[in-house]
Amino acid sequence: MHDKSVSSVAYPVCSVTSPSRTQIFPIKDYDLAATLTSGQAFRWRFEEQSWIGVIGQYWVRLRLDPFSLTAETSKPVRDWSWLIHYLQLDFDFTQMLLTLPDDEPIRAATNACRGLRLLRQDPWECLASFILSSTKQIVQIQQIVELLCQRFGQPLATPAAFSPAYTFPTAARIARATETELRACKMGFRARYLLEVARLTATGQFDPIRLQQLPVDLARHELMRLPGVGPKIADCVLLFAYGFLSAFPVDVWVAKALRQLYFPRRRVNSQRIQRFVATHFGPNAGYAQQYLFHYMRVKRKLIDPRE
DNA sequence: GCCCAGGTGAAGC
DNA sequence: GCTTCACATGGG
Repeated sequence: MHDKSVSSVAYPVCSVTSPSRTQIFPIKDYDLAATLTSGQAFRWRFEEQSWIGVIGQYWVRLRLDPFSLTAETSKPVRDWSWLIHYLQLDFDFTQMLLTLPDDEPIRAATNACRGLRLLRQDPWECLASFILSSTKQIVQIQQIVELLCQRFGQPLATPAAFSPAYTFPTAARIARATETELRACKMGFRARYLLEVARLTATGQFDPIRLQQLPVDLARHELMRLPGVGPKIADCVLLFAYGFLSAFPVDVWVAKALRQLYFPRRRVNSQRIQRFVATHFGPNAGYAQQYLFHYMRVKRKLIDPRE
């Protein structure tokens, strides 16, 4: 049902054009469905043969064709670099694949979802979303984020016949909300963490922009000082927003993948697992992680087709 | 009812 | 140090 990856010419293309509501990008090995549903971003939905979402201040509709990606916005755009950046269209994907370990689990995982990419999201949105993610299923995270945007985001213009859309709320806006209002978005105990981090961000005590300039370990340390942010959520933000491709978030799925695929019939503690991921997967370990995560979920659906 | 979900923080050894 | 538990909420 979803589009699969396609092949086409290579980048770069010019990102600045005369203002237009649609733009066509040549793409190669890009599985849009896998990328937008693999638990990196939580605001995309498939409708009318296309993917609809919000990136920053833009309502966006994406359609994958055999040789290209067509993007449509609700207002004219001159400079499309924000979309190229978000989708990482200028990333050398082929070169990256060569750096992953040449072992059976990675071969199986990359074959199962060839064309799965890592996005480059807004740090605040990514941080806030993953604070809401703990012990929640992806479907539920999507629901919570949707409610949060409807209630605290800014309405965006959408083309006729499309439902209303909202920006992701700023830290300042969430900081002005009450914990009760946030809990009404069904986020439960996570409301206290989100509110506190929003306040720290709105007052400048935490500066998401500054982290981009830091080495990955310092950036991780800064993130983990925030309430509700441990090693897993910190690594998600490092990987999905800041583009630290060595970050390797280990959640229940990835832990299961590592144990099953690399240590079958052996009892290994989490420290051993940590040592393994730190040394085995190389400079683009985060990509390996995303493939393993998606692979486990796809495999689960084949065996047990729920959801 | 029971178990689990892209975890974290605090309390207990 | 490591292990155990509470924390909201909804789907299967």
